[in-house]
Amino acid sequence: MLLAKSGDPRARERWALPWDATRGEEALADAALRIARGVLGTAPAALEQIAAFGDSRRHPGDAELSVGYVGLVPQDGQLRGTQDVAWFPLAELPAVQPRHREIIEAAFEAVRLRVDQSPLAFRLLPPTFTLSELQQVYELLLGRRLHKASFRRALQAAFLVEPTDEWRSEGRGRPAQLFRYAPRKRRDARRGVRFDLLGG
Amino acid sequence: MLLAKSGDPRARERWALPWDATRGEEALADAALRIARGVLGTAPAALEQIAAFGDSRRHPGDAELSVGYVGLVPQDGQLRGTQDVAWFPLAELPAVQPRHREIIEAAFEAVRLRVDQSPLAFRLLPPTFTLSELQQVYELLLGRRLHKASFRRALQAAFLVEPTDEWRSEGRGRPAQLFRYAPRKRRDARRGVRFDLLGG
DNA sequence: TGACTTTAGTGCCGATTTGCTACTAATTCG
DNA sequence: CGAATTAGTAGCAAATCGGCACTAAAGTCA
Repeated sequence: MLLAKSGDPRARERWALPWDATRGEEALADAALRIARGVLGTAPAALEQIAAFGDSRRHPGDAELSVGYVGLVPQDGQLRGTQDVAWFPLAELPAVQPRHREIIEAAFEAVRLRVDQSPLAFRLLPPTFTLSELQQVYELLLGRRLHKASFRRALQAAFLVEPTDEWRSEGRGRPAQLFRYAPRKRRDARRGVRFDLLGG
Repeated sequence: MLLAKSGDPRARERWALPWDATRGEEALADAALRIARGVLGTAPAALEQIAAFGDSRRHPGDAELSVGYVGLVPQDGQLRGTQDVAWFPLAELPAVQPRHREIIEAAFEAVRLRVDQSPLAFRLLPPTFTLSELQQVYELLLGRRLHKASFRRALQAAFLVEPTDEWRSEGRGRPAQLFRYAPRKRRDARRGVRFDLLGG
């Protein structure tokens, strides 16, 4: 999780989500991209809206209404040195404003929900990748382990990737074939109802 | 879909989504509930945020930023006669502002996505209901037919409803047993990855 | 009254999907 | 060379799914 030093020196919490107001007629997505570029130095691999947060009981910073966006980047690469921003492991998140805490939690929930609606995982990978890398990204985004054989079977049935004729040898072990994201068909995908993930 | 006569007489589109600005420190959800109550005369059975819409290329009415909410009500009952609001069948929606059109489309998508994350369907039913009624609500919200036996099997496996000892005779045909929403366990629910509904 | 219709609910079967173990394949390390 | 390591697959048992067909209980109508 990328956080920035809070701009307001009176704030008790030193760290906060990077944020800014929209400028003029700027669209929300454009503002989110501008803010992300400002802290990353480059555009994120994915950028999606989470929701609007406007509960006045929580400290809104300066804003009455906040619209949260999640960005994803492949790794914690170099940041703009000029800014006071830093990556934090999930287990060591510092205290942030209540509203920012709420946005962060909603962000992780949104990612887990959208992983299989939108090709988030593929945007985090280079144009060609091994199936093990793809599976690792899915496991990271979903927060749980997946079974190798089932993962590959489902992937093959969905016609999402196609093999290249290149192989990559990553240190020890058998070299892995490189694949590329090339969605072909569109399976029907309409199954019955999933009562089992009904929560809240 | 419930629409209201556009407040702005200069607008080309006569109909629009019911809307209002937030008042003072009012939370977004409270404002949505207030607006819904205003047009319905009563609170909707469900009310969930869709997203924030702030693309300046679309005509925003008066607002720079709109936060959309979907409300669901069991049937198109009586409305407040004092307001210029009316129900429209989906196939006969009149022209609305571009942003409102976008919100409407996102609303249906959001409902379809959240039907099996949140007990939307049960909120649309009275405390006791037949399984056929429940299935009809699901079919309405999902926009597709479901298989009776599979529906009931999945429902039973999820421990979501419990039978009452009452039966209802609805005109002709065998009387149906009444059930009540009483979620018991929480199944693991962690399946593999669903590549097949990856779109966009 | 008794056949027919209508709706509710269940049994069962074949096809598919899933989770899992165990295997084979290809490479590096020592 | 053999052990270790990673990639990829075969195959199996259990669960799930969609569909058909059946039974059950009511009303309808001659």
